[in-house]
Amino acid sequence: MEEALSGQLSRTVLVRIRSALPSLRPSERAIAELVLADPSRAATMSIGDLAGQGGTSTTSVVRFYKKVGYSGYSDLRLDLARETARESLANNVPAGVYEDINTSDSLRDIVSKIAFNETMSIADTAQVLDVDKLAQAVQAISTSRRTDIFGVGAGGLVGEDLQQKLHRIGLTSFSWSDPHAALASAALLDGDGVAVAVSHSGTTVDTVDFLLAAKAAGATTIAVTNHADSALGRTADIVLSTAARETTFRSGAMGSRIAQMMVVDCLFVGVAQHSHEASVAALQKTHAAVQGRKLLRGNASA
Amino acid sequence: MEEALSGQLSRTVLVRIRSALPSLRPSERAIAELVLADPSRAATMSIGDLAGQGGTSTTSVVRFYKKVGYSGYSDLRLDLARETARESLANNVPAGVYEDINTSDSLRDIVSKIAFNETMSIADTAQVLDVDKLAQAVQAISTSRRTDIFGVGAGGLVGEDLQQKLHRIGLTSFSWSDPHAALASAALLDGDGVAVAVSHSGTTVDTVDFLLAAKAAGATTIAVTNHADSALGRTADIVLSTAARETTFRSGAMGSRIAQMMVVDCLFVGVAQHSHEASVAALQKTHAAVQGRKLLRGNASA
DNA sequence: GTAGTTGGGTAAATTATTTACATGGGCCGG
DNA sequence: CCGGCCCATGTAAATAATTTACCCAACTAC
Repeated sequence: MEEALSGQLSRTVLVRIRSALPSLRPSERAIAELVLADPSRAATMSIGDLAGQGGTSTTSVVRFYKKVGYSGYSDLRLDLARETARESLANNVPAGVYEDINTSDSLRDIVSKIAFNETMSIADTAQVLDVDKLAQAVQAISTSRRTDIFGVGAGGLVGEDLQQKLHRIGLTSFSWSDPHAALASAALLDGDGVAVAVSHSGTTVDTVDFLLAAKAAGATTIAVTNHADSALGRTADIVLSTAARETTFRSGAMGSRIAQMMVVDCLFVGVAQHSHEASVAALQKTHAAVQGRKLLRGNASA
Repeated sequence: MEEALSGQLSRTVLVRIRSALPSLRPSERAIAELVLADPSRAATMSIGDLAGQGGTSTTSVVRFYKKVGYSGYSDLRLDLARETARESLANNVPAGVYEDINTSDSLRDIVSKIAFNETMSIADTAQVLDVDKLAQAVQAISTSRRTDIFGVGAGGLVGEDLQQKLHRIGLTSFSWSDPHAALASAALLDGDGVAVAVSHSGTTVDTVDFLLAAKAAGATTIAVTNHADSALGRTADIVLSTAARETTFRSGAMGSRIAQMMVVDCLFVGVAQHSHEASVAALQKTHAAVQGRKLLRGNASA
């Protein structure tokens, strides 16, 4: 009978009604049974409708929901809607979304499976992603003078995406798709440079060579891969792990691409935030630096 | 826009609101944003409350929900309750994931928010994606002689991804990033050609021009956009709608890119399956054709 | 039989919703 | 630069929903 029941903590509307049943008057009970019989329909009816269907009056409906513990009809109604929504979701997981896509699937099945697969790839990656490593990567990129990015195939697109993003916030970066150009550029990096390699398997020779060259040149190396213990993962200073559920259908590489993209997004937002803080900090420093001189002048130029 | 939307098919309230956003008047949009900011709270408020909070009038609230496609306020309210119940169940969401990313977020917060945002963008898009339209698009691309793809910025990468994929299953396609080259190529399409444009807003002039040129040349035109009622959407023969949750942080355009990619993946798998079926059918035909001769031999080579 | 109690309803008061209409500001043709 | 027109928005009236106040009938206990 407490107050707290309305709103979020209310998963028990139906339970409450059921347990209140014995203490209800006949006409109130008629309403209760109507509600229990089809809660989702009840949620859409007005007090008047409900009274009509139950062969009773609006007053009895009011008495009913007060006894069940609600202070207003819309509270009951909303909880009813919420509860039924939950239930319909529970047994709504489309069958077979775990399976790989096969030729007998309808387009609807395909959409479900892809959505499920990609969703899970993101969720799993969020889980697996090491925040400390991410922080190191953010730090490295934020403070680097230049960032070289390399990936082949799908990884190349992800790399390009990162490059576009970094460029937009004023950081110097290059995305290479040609192995030779990438190698050449990596070799020219120095201690202030960063190299990022994107590869699902972590076994592509070109990608590993790229990181090795960057490392030899003294740069900080970052790998985005599903397999931290691959050649690529072992080479990199910082490994950002994805956790893609790879479907094999026509090697669409969908899960891995989505997961890589998600990691890149995190990296980008981290860097954007970091450099934002850095510039604020820099501003404060310069501000402090001129502060001592201000007393003498009317206005100091920054 | 009629009846069908209330009740069970209604998990898309927020999606509907989001996609209606551009076509809403300022005061209606204020309401929409209020609702999007905290849907579960909105569900508990009356029209008057909502109007007050949004600094506008009840009339505007009414106009808002009518435009979003509801015939009555309580319909909207119930759907809102249902949808938020569904989401809070789906992945017992950490507090505040609905908010945009801000400078005080830790890296862990950032990862959570991005994961949530992208996950929801995919789920919403899966919901909103019209399977019939998708089927038409699959059919068009599968049977076309050539597919031209165009997008700017993030959309360009998505286009390239589609191109890579189609290429891998042996279909002729081009992904353009230069508007002039795209236009020129589009103008050379004919009735057997398909043009695909990828644009979140659907308002980029170059993108619309590209589709118009393709259409004028007689090709089938497909748009992948968040806003079906945009210039781009109205131009295209087939519109594939995304339903991205756009965060504004540094205009990362993360949600939209992920959603577009998911649509492209569906398109690709559909096409792959379609042509696979076609080849299976062809195999069966040839198989049947030689069947008559088999009786005479011990082993027929296919 | 009468007073008290209980279940239930009618109708009035309140509050929420929808609709009809008015206003005011910006823009276009002259 | 003026008048008219249209769009966006609001005010207020009409309608519909809700909640409350009050009443009646039936049953119970003396």
